[in-house]
Formats: sequence, structure tokens, C-alpha cells
Amino acid sequence: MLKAPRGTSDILPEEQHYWQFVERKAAALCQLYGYERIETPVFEDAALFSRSMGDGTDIVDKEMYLFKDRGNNALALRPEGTAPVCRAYLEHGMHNRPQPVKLYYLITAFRYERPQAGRYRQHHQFGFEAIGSDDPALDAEVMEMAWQFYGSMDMGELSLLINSIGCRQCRPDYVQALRGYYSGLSAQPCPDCQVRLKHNPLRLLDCKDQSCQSLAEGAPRSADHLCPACAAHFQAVQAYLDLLELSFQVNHRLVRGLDYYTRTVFEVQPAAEGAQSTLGGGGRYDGLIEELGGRPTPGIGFATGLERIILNLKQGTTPLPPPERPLVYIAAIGPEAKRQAVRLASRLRRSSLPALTIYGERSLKAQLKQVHSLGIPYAAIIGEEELKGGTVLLRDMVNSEQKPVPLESLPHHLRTLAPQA
RNA sequence: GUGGGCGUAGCCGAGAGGUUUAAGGCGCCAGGUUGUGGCCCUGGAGAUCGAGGGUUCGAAUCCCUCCGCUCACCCCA
Repeated sequence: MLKAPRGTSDILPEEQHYWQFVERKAAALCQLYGYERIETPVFEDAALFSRSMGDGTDIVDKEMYLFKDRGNNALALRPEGTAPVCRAYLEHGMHNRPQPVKLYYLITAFRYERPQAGRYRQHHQFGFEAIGSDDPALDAEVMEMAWQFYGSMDMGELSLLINSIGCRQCRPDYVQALRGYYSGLSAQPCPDCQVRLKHNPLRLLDCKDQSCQSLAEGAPRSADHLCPACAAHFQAVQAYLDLLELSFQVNHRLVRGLDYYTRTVFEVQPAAEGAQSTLGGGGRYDGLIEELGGRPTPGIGFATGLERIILNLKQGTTPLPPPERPLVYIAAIGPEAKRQAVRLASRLRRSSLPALTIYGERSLKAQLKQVHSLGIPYAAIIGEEELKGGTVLLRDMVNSEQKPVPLESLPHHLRTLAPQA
């Protein structure tokens, strides 16, 4: 038996209302903040990702879906959304648009990982990017937007964590200080951290190993090693967050897994202790556009995993809109009645009334049973008698009342019964 | 990549070497006389017991390998 590949899943009809709900919330939010939707290809030149996220990051080194097409082009399934958006910004000369350019996306992303709760090989992300401004007010706005997004749904208690990891000027100094601290230590960090010390020192800070925790706590803090410009920026971001009355915690051990981040980084996490999975996160990437071959252009963005949101949604109390069902089922008794039913169903649909009808030959009993289990509120029954009289028997499935209605006036009749959409 | 738990019909789930030609429930289909759902009753379809190999006279049940699911680590959304 063939199955969906590991780490992927089908989103069945009965799940769709969750997805639609979240996607509509996302679109509404973006409209509010002036973001427009962009769609980029599922696959890109592999170099786009290795250049932007950085060799040495786990995503690039061991999690990308890499393949060569028949033309021998090295391609990759997109593991995230920011780099493609930046590529599109450059490719379409969006620096000629009013800055910042605000774009959002709802995409699938691919990473070759061992699946677990809230983590898949193909997953869905909602993200937005504002490219072309380094105003700290924009940083605060992006965080507010993320916060509002979760706030529009019941996600339980959340917390907003922020940090600044500096820029190209000051980060090297900080990394050096960090390395100095760790190599001067008498205690040895965990084996993973010894590797990190060499390749990705920032990651030393968010090691979950018990003994590393205290080492990391005592480590130099990036916020203390910022250049004057970055320090001022970080201060201003916090001031704007206060202005917006967004509560946040500065977390000196918050770093992100991708190399392109500069200055502001942030994550939204469930406040419940023990909860591991970050709901969403983002940050500033002031060097990325340049790295991809453009003029120096600042940018900031945020992305969140839809599966994780839906996971939380299912545990919460957010009322979802009820699933949409057809309004009426046309039941028929006998071949001639069936012909009439087929025609009637067609007529209703052409006048925008959602209708279902019989396939094959089934008893009236079987037909009504189906109407019931599909949750369709009305049945229109056609039998010999109705055929003669040019009527249908309109049955209300909820209160079990039924009355003959002239065939011609059925659409009008149904329209008065239809819940206003 | 590492470690734990698990894999019996679409779903839930009994079953622990031999009356298993594998229970039961949900769901699906059909019937309970002639044109009516939700309750009840009856019947039916649907399983190479995750795959392959081995032990045994005999394996869903024991052993090995692989695959998958799941949780955690790593990492991240």
C-alpha cells in the first residue's frame, strides 16, 4: 500500500475549516498592515538558500531537499520563505516601489528532518517581510503584527522574546568574546557545544543541556557588545514596543538558526513551561539583499508554522465557523423522477444554490439517510405524485415537516430558507 | 543522525504458538412489504494480522532485518 511520504500528510476535508480559518486570519491581518501577497516557486536555485541562510547551518547542511533536474540544474525545495521573497524583490526591481515593500506569503516549506509533534518534512508557513527600511518602529510593528495574529485566535498564554545579535560590524567582536569565554572555562560544555564553539558559536547560548544552561547564563551577552548604532537601534525598538504597549522579555540567549539575521531577533513561544516548540519567529536581515547581489537594503520579517497553530487551535476554545454544507438534496423515486432530479439539481446550481442529488438507484429511505448523515438541511423529494402535479415535496430535515412546492418556485423558496452567506 | 513506545479491515480495538475458515464496536451497503432520515433489529461487503526472512508439525502470536507511525533529543516553523 502506497502512503504519503514520511513527514508529509494529507489535509482531509474535515480538516479544511481549520486551515481556511487560519489563512483568512492571516490575509485579514496583512490587509490591516498593508502587506500584499506574493507567491514564489516551490523550488529555487539551491545556491539561493546556501548563500542566504549560510553554509554551516543545519538547514543548509543536512535538511535541504536537493535535486538536479534533467537540465542538470542544482535545485532545492524551499526550506523557508524569506530568501525567495528577497530574490523576487531583486529580480523585479522592487526597490523602485515605495519603500518599505511589504509582502506576505502562505507557503509549503520542506526540510528533511525526523518528524515529531509540530514538525514535518513538508509544512506550511505564514510569513511576512518588510524590505527597505531599518526604522526600529518597523521592527516593533512587525512584532505587534505577529502578536495580533496569535491574539486573533486562542493560542493560550504566549510570550514575546527579543534580543539583538548585532550587525556585521559588531558581531565578530561579540563572537570573539563568546569564544574567549568558553575556551577560558574550566568546565567542559557538552560534546554538541564543543562542535558549536567551532562552527556556530551563537548556538552555544540556546543549548538545552542542563550543564550548558548555567554556562550559557554566565556567557557574555550580545546586547552588551553592540556597536553604538546597533545599541541605539535596540533601545529604540524596545521604546517602540513600550509605546505600543506590547509586553516582551529581552532574552540574551535568544539566537536564531539562520546566518542572515542581524540586529533584532524575536520569537513567540507558549508561556507554558516545558513547551518546546516555538510558534513563530523572525528578525531583521539587513545584509541579506546585498548578499544576494543587490544594493545594501535592510529588511525584517516573521514566519510561523500553520501546523503548530492548528495544533494549538484544536486544544483551545476558538469558535470556528461551521463547515459549509449543500442546502438541499434532490431525492427521486423511479427513473423518470431521477431525470427530473438531475435537471432540477442543475438548475439550482446554475442559480447559485448548492444542491446534491441521487446517483445510481437507491431507495428513498437510503437517500434520506444520506441526507441526514451529510447534514443537509433540506430534501426535495420527487415521486410519481410530484411528477404529475409539477411539484416537489420539500422536507425540512430538522423539524421533519414537509409540504409540496411548485417546481418552478423551488429556487425562490430555497433562497428564503438559505442561511444568509 | 540518536534514543523510547507502537504497527490486527476506512476508524477504534480483542487476540499472547494449535477449535482463528482472526472477536466486537463505529462507519459503509442492503433489508425489516408497497414513497421518508435520526432509535431499534437482521444480513452483507471489507484484513495477503506493516514488509521480508527464520524457528516450529503448526505463528497475528517467538526470533532477526527492513519500513512506517509516534514521542523526545538535535534543529526549527
